[in-house]
Amino acid sequence: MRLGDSSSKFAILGTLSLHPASGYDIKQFVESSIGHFWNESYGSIYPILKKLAHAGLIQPEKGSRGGRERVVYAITPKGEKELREWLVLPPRAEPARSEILLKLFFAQRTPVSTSMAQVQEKKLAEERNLAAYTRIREGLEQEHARHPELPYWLITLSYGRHRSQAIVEWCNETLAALAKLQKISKQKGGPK
Amino acid sequence: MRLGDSSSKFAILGTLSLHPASGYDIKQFVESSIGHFWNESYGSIYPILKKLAHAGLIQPEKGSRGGRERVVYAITPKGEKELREWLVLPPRAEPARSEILLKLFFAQRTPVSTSMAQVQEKKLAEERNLAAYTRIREGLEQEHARHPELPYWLITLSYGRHRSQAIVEWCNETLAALAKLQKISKQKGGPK
DNA sequence: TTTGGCATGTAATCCGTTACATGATTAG
DNA sequence: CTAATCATGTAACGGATTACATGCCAAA
Repeated sequence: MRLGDSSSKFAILGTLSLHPASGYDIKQFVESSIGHFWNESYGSIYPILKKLAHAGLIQPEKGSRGGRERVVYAITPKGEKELREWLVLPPRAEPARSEILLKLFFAQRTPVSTSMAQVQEKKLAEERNLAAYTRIREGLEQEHARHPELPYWLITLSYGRHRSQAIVEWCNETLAALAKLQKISKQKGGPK
Repeated sequence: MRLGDSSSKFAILGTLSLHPASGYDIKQFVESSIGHFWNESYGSIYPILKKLAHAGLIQPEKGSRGGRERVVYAITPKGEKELREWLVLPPRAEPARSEILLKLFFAQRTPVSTSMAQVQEKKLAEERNLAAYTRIREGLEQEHARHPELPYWLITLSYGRHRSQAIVEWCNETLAALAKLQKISKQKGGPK
């Protein structure tokens, strides 16, 4: 049973470093707190939990809530150590793969209106993100005002805000550019 | 020999829709033109080329340049059709996975200076990107001033510019926030 | 009683990178 | 001569998603 250095492992370890949790809890937590820059599926969580326990980095707790099947894990000192060692390593850059940009790059062979629809959809998605970030930030600042980790949480949120804001601006610029293209192609192909 | 709907397939098909090319050429092209938002390795390119040829979406050409081993592929009408069909489909959002944000989120258990170094490195990387985008844009506008695809190329470049610019700003903001944290922790833990 | 959320897990599969293997050609 | 670049390909491996399978409990 090998366990590599995948960052999934550390996302799970990091979550358990905040509070003991079951696989299900971890999934919930990831979605609600770091969901805008990270994701985990049950398909990785449960196998990794087993391996982490096997390696002594986490430990299953006894307290079974209610009688419902439920395994809660807590991080061990050894796990904390490995987590800290990983945290200080230089982060690897994520490989860039943007499907919308790939499509736009080759979009000259498709109707301009299709590209505009794609960009418009992207814009809406990013605006939804922006609204969510604002809500989350307000919630955090009220409920965890003095929490020692708050500054770090706000930092990752702010990343999302900057990024989404920039993409919305790009969408607007791009929609204008595409509209221009559309006008030109209509002049040529349209009614004489 | 199955061939799924992975976007790699269409990145390759798209490249061949611009001009016939060998696997080696494709790799070069991807790096130099869409490298800031896409990447392909030889390990996928060559097997996919075989499968695309097998499916009749591309065709190997005869002209062997120089005598050096070299297989140049050209897209077929059938390939063009499949490409166009894919281009107009709604692009899927890329799953978010940012290792640097993951590390920052849990960074409270590490020295502030480490986080600052990580953010500083990120800032430099994005500034290098910005410089590259400017160079590429100037090159494109000079050498391909009237090329019909130019507007689309500029659109993808502009995305990179907006995004990198926003991240640099976030880096500055974050470095300031971290410096503040550092001052506070020094007051508490430092010399009385 | 039935729906939805809680809860865990496995198997199939896909997709892609890395490392390896090989060799020709060309520029210095 | 020799280093770099051109050029193609495979095998091993790893990492992650998806779909599937299962079943309890609480609330409507």
